[in-house]
Amino acid sequence: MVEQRDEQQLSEILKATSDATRRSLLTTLVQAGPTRVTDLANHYDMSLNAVSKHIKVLEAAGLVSRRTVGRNHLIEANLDPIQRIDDWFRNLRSIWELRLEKLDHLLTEDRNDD
Amino acid sequence: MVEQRDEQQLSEILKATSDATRRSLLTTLVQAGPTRVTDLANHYDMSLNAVSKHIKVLEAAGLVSRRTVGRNHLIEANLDPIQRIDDWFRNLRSIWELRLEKLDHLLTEDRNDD
DNA sequence: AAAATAATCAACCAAAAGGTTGAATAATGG
DNA sequence: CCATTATTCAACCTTTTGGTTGATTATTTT
Repeated sequence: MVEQRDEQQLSEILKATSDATRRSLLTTLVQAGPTRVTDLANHYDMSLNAVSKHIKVLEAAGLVSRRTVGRNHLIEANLDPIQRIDDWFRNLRSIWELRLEKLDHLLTEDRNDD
Repeated sequence: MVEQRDEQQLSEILKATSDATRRSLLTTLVQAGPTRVTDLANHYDMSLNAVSKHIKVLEAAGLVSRRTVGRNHLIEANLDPIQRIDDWFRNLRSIWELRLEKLDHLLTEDRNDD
């Protein structure tokens, strides 16, 4: 029953990325490299605490990692988990195409190639 | 300022797919083709109304469409919007790679190839 | 016409999400 | 050592989410 766990993980990744502020944080991190929480927070019209929370959501989803250097927490993007979204989508599309193939066979009444 | 709208749309798509039940609905629809609400609901341990709501979330995100035939509503998957997720990811990755390139130039102090 | 079926609408509820403010903790700088 | 800075923790609040049940609207069947 690993599937259950995978599903849960995928939900977490999708939910984490579904918030515009968090996507924006990811973009900033990807273009700026490891950045302190305070410096990230300065870009937004919300409290440091709110940003800190968003970072924790991203962290739980594995989309960022944290390296603590003294009192500074350096946050770094990690895009690997997004691959899971792509995997899911590819799988979905392959199921779709499989059905269309079968449908095509039925419609053309193509009984010669089995 | 179309970006704002795009962002909102992307959020909606990601949020819609972030729920395991809704992803499962999409999978069913993709493999079974257009399906009635009641038939969809039979697969789940929740009320018809709950499923009906989920379908509306998917519909709002453009991930399913509805064709009403008498009292039956035929729901059909539409995977096109998922491409937006892929676009976002590709963009993110390209920003990432751009930064790594610049970083590489700086580190190798490579002043000969500009 | 009446009964049954398919689906939504509306009101409600509990839990989660996204934000706030006010400590608390930990590291740095004078 | 003391003040400042960086960050999280905790409590709280409002809105959203995911579910329920009961009523309503359409359509079909008998």
